[in-house]
Amino acid sequence: MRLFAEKGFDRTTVDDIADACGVALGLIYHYFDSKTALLRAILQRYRFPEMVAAILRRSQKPTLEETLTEIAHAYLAMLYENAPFALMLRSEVERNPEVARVVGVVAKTVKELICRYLARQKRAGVVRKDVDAEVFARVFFSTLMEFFIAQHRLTPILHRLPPKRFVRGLVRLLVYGMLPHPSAERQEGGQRS
Amino acid sequence: MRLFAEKGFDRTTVDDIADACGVALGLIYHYFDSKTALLRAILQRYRFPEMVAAILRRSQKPTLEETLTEIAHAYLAMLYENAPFALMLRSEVERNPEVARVVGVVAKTVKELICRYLARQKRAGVVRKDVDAEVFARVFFSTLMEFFIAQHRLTPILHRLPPKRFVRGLVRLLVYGMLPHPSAERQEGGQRS
Amino acid sequence: MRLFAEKGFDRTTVDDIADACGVALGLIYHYFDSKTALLRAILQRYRFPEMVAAILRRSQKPTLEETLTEIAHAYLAMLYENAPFALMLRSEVERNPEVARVVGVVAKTVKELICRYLARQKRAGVVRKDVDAEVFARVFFSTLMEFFIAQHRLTPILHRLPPKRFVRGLVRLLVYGMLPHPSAERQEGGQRS
Amino acid sequence: MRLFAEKGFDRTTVDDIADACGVALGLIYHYFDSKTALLRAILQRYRFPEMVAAILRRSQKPTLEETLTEIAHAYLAMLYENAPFALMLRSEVERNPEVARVVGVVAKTVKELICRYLARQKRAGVVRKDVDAEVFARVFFSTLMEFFIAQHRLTPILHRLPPKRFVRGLVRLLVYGMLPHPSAERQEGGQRS
DNA sequence: GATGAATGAGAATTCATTCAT
DNA sequence: AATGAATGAATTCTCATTCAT
Repeated sequence: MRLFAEKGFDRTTVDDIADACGVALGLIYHYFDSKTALLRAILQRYRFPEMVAAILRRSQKPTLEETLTEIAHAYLAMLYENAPFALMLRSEVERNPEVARVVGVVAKTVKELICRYLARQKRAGVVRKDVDAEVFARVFFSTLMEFFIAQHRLTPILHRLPPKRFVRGLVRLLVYGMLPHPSAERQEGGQRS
Repeated sequence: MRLFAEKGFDRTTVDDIADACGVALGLIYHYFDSKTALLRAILQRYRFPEMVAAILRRSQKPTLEETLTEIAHAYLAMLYENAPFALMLRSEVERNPEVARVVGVVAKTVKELICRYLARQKRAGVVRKDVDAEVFARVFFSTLMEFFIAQHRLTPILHRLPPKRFVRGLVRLLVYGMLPHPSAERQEGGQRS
Repeated sequence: MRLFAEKGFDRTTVDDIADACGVALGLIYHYFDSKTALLRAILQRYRFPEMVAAILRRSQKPTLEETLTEIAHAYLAMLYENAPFALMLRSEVERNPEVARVVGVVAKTVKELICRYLARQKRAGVVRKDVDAEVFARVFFSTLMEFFIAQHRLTPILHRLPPKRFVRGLVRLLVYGMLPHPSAERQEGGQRS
Repeated sequence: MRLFAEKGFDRTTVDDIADACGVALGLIYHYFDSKTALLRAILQRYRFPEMVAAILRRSQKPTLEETLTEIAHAYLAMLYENAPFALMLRSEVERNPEVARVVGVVAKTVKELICRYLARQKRAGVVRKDVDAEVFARVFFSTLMEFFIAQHRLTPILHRLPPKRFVRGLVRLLVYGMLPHPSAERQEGGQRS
């Protein structure tokens, strides 16, 4: 998994894998039918959608801002903890329909959970009725994913942004928008660059 | 470029390229030193950062919402028009430091232009002082890129979202946030799922 | 034996054999030193030359035609009953000197028995003195073997010939030849295509 | 072709072939898609059925015995001249359906030509009406093929028989049979072992 | 006796690159 | 400028054989 993440599926040889495992090349084929089957097995082992669902279920803080902040941090934490796997997913979506499917399923699960959450908040009058839940889900998660990727792939070209600051900025942006807003004004903090 | 985008750099053979160009294999090496040099040449030809800068310079509408909407559509239009190139960039960032550099430069350019624009809007009192411009830049562009990618890579797993709806939802989210907001209320439209 | 016959020695893996036997791979090597030793053991078990000799000893019908018919049917019956083994022999003669030896011994045994039988018939005036016994032995047995092989390997390219008809045709051909012959005329039956 | 004949398809490596051709391994794949495709190409090049048909067309001697003798010698000559190819055919029929098809086509062609020839001879009263032409075709050609194979594969286990003697014995056997026959008696020569 | 994990020497195939023409 | 034959290192996959348990 680490090798696939670091060098990509194609540039990782079965020999590399065997070396990294400290076993002979042939043994890999005793357990897996092919290099692709090995990737498949890794994918099956990591239950990404379940992890994301668990994060969403757990996060039930009093305010919208606190909840989203918690979800964002939990999501980023999960990405960082499984960095090799997450990077591999991203890198292989392009080439591997199987990987694309896994990622697609995660995205769909996340979207549905978020939509349900937002629907509840709308009924409670916390969130404006005209907010597009589906768009929100995509903005929220894809931005976090991109942030994670950028930290690993585009540094040092793009200077590192502290996760805390990024999450805070993202959540405030999505909660209060950019226009002047009464609730937002009370908050301290702010622009840093 | 199209081949690199479709199959990735590694899985595209020089023979594939020669075939697609209708020339003999050897001729490729008359013009380019290596397969990598060919990729380099493609990267140099497409002046992505310049295209993005041009979009930002041109977009000077009266309101914040209108400006962002215009930028978003122009950016997406550029991605769609150069789809093979954009997809290739994404697919090769992972493996190719050279490609990562190109993407990093685009990201940096974009970030700086947006920061300057937002600074002006803050001074004019249109945008709250505490909005994190750098975070905004990342959220805005990475979301649009992700949207573009998803349309090409994750369909039909993830159902297609009309670009117009996505841009509208994104801009309103970033401008008004999700909390009830006086200016947002006046707008019609809204929740769709 | 069946596997060697079906797929050939090279294309049969020791794993295939273990699977077919319902035992673990390693056990094969508990009983046989190598894959080749296994083939050797199979060869030793089947006493092909003895089987052929037994057929020839038993067959003592009054007329030449009846005797040859009986031998032919007994020989074909033995081939059909041990089809996997017979097919394997044929398939491995090419590659395996050991197998070639076995086949060679059968051929020699057969030849000698036939020669002795024909010598007796010549002395009795039943068979013409100028008949070449060695040639006859080869014609007789190689034709029957070819017939057997063709039924298994060249069908449906070559249409199936009923064994009874083939044996009848073969024996009459060898006994009476093709020219008009007083003894042959009395027989009914005959041309079919 | 020679290598396939000597060692069999499986035991001939592409490296062997490249070495024998004095070229680099990779070049083989410049011309042939795979090892199997190479075998296919060889098969297409040798027009075995056509060769056999040509032999049958040419052979039109006055007597049956002379004609068959001529055919037999021409057939054996062709086998000897293309020994590697013929041996390969035999060796690969078992494993390769494609090769089996080629051999099957030859057998069918031969059978049809012989049947037509014998039909004419029957109408002329030269050959008995009850001779089974199809059986004759098989006996005649399969015996010659077996003889050829035995010379190459079963020597020195089986002692070498001179082709002239074998053909003479075979033809006389098929023409006169084994029973005393007026026409046969006039011939000199005869039993030798 | 029995298991199956482990080894490693091949073997087929791919493909970037070179180069004579 | 153009061709495509030629190279050979790299890579995936196979399989007979060994051996600790």
